[in-house]
Amino acid sequence: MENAARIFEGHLKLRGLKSTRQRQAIFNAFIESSVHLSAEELYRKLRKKNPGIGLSTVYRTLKLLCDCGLARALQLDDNMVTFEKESKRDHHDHMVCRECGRIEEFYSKAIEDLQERVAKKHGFIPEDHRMKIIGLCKECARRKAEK
Amino acid sequence: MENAARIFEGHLKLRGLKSTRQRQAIFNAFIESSVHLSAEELYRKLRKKNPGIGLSTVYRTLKLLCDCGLARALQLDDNMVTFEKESKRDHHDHMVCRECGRIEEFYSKAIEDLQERVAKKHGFIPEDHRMKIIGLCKECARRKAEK
DNA sequence: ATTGATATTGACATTCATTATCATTTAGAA
DNA sequence: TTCTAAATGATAATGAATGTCAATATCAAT
Repeated sequence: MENAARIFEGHLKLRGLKSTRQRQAIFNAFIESSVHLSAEELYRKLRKKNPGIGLSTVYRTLKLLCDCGLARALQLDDNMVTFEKESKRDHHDHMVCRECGRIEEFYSKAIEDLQERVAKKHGFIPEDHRMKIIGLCKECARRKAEK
Repeated sequence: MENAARIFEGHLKLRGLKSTRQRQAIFNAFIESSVHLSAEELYRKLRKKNPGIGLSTVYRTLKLLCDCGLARALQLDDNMVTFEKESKRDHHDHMVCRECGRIEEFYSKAIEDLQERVAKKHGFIPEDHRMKIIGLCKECARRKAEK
């Protein structure tokens, strides 16, 4: 995704921000990361190669990534924000298993459209949304049924 | 709502929990409260009439109220859980204005049904959900447009 | 009403994610 | 190179939420 790099650099330039070694490292680690991770996790991952990086900077840079639409902050867990890569092309929502914490992604054009419609009915201009379905995943449901 | 009181008392009895003065006070304050409030807000409200009540007990009792379906915990704000009265009869979701924080409630049978359907498609047994639309309310949108 | 086992309470301490502070360093335009 | 504003990271601070625990209250059984 050279594209993401260009978006990030463009965002920095546009706002008069500087392109630093740390921001590049955090950007790269984030882009290469798995789907969902917390600031703390990203921080630990970074420390392996870049010992000198600070947790504050990770938080700050994640905020920047959210600002330019490359990352999205989610409340999947109750006591921690998780971040995920985001692009307008692959928007999705989440369902979370209350037993094992498993996270499943889903997309429904119909739901997206309905949200748009419902917001406008209230005079609201929708810009973003979060949808989370809490329940039991297939495995946990089976395990419960067997018992 | 004598009904709510009965649900609460029934829940306590069912689980071998005791009906205490504090729980009753918190229950009443919550039932009489406005739509959305945090544990802290409920606590402050309670202190006026019941100086001896502890914040821990407010948190604990709110959890009980959630357990028996009388309350619902929401993440409307980024750094605080808010609670609202809930009953199966008037389920709804929320839209939040990112400018003024205004909260609007909405309900869409179609969205509810779709969520059910989408969850099942993934082998998920849906039990609950949270939907939040972030955007601009009518007033803030106008204010922005004028500028 | 008394008792006694057990749940409950509240003051306080603690945890833990996130944010602020601030002296030092760095980027990048001139 | 120089200069200025932004950035950094160690550390402290914040603040919501939870754990601790001795003292207290509830309530079923007597």
